[in-house]
Amino acid sequence: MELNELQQQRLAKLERLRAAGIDPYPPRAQRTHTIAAVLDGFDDRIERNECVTVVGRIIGARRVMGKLAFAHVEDETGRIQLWISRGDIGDEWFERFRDDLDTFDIVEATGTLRRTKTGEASVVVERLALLAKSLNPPPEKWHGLSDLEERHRQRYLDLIVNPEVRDVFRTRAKIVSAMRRFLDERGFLEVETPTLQPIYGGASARPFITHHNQLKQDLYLRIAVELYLKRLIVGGFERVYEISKVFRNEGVDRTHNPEFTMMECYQAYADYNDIMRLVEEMYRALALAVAGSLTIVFQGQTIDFGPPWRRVSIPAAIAERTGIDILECTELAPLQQAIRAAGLKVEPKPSWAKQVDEVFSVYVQPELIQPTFVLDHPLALSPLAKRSPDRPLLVERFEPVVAGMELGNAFTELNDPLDQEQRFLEQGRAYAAGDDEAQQMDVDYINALMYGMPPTGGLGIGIDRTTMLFTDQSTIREVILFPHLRQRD
RNA sequence: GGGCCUCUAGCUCAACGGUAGAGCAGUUGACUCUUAAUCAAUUGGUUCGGGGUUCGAAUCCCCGGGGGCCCA
Repeated sequence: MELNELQQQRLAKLERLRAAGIDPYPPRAQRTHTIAAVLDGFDDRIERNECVTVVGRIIGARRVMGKLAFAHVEDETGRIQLWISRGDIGDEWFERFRDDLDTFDIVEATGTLRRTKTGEASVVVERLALLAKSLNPPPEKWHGLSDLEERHRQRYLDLIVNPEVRDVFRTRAKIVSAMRRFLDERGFLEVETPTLQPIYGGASARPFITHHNQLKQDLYLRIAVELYLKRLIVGGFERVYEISKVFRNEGVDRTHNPEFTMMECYQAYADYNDIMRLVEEMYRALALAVAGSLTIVFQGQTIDFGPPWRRVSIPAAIAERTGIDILECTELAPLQQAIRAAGLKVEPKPSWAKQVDEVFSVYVQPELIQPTFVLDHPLALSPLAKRSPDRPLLVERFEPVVAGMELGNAFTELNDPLDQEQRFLEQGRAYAAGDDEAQQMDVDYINALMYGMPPTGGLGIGIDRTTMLFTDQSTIREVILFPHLRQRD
């Protein structure tokens, strides 16, 4: 590996320490207190003349004078100042600190406590030890590391220097654990289903393909877990959920990453109306757990998660916004004619259903800021959802939308095996006609339905987008620790 | 997939056809209450890669790569 000048200087320091008999990477630390623990009741600890050993990374500039030096160390719980005086620590270690330790080195410091004349809590260091030498220099003191690409390529450095980034991922963990708690409390069983699937299904997306060498068989990385969870409903589990990575072979943008995390849950003897209430209650619980309030601010807009959420029917909303009644133009050609007549700026799509989706996405969805259930999707876009009893072109489906963003997808599950077979066959025709996101025939899934699946409501929720909302981040990259980036030569 | 913007020292940025610079960090020295420490001195470059135009290219043009934004 080629080292730059700054790295070489640090390496020379490491060699000097080693020559002095100091292991720059010792195997163990001897922490007695986290930094937060030391700061808690700090003045009482001074009174009691307590001696503590703290560990952490040297952050920020070291300020070394002739016989006195200051530095800050940070562990995960907080930051505290080290007061290092030549008199207390001795010449050898004072000079070692001055000459051979650097910002970003990880150290262990033992001493009593004191406040400086400005009142800052400090450890009066009597013994200093190196726990890990840092060979890379820190970014600039004030502007820090701000280049987006560099932040994501070196997320470890981003996390070191940008504390608010750590907070985003703490919040993400809170969201996941609050969601688990919510589902567990309602009797949902957490399960795990295959990531490697011989047939991909449960969503409209292109898969990643991989290969099993021994079996000489291509496999797909899951694009959803839906069909496996519903097999479990057939099997007699009445409430199941899974939180897992799914993989979709599609582009990367503000709201898409090729691998992302989804929570899917299924509830027997429930329909999509029950699931709407479940979603309302779940986001209520998340908001309270994460924000401590039912309202949050996302990108300058106040979002109120208080139930009930608004219900917006796709046909009604399109009619209201554009004047087009899609249930009057139920073929592609008349619909596109109506679009032209209305002067809408939308991309032409190959089917009536996809054209409806396009008009909705462009003209209605962006305006849905407050939590909203978008209802009544076209049947052809929903091959796993049960047909609306009174409107044969539509299904019992909804998407929760907040701040114009689809957070998930839910429906009354199609449990008629014969209808399901016809839907898969229709998907097969769409695939043959060039729709590379169409779903695959899954004979085993139909076989499962043939044993009888109770009426069931199902839901998928995007964890990443939900995290964006609660952390006020405008891109999915900021809520994924290691977002996808192209390789750099 | 298309359009626009962007890539310069470890980091944050200047220089926009005429000697590649600053701040921070680093290095050397001074300094026992600093905290953007201060003071003095100082090192550091394949200007994303390749090609072209030009007396001369970080700068203009072409091709390629990374990243961002917008559109589809």
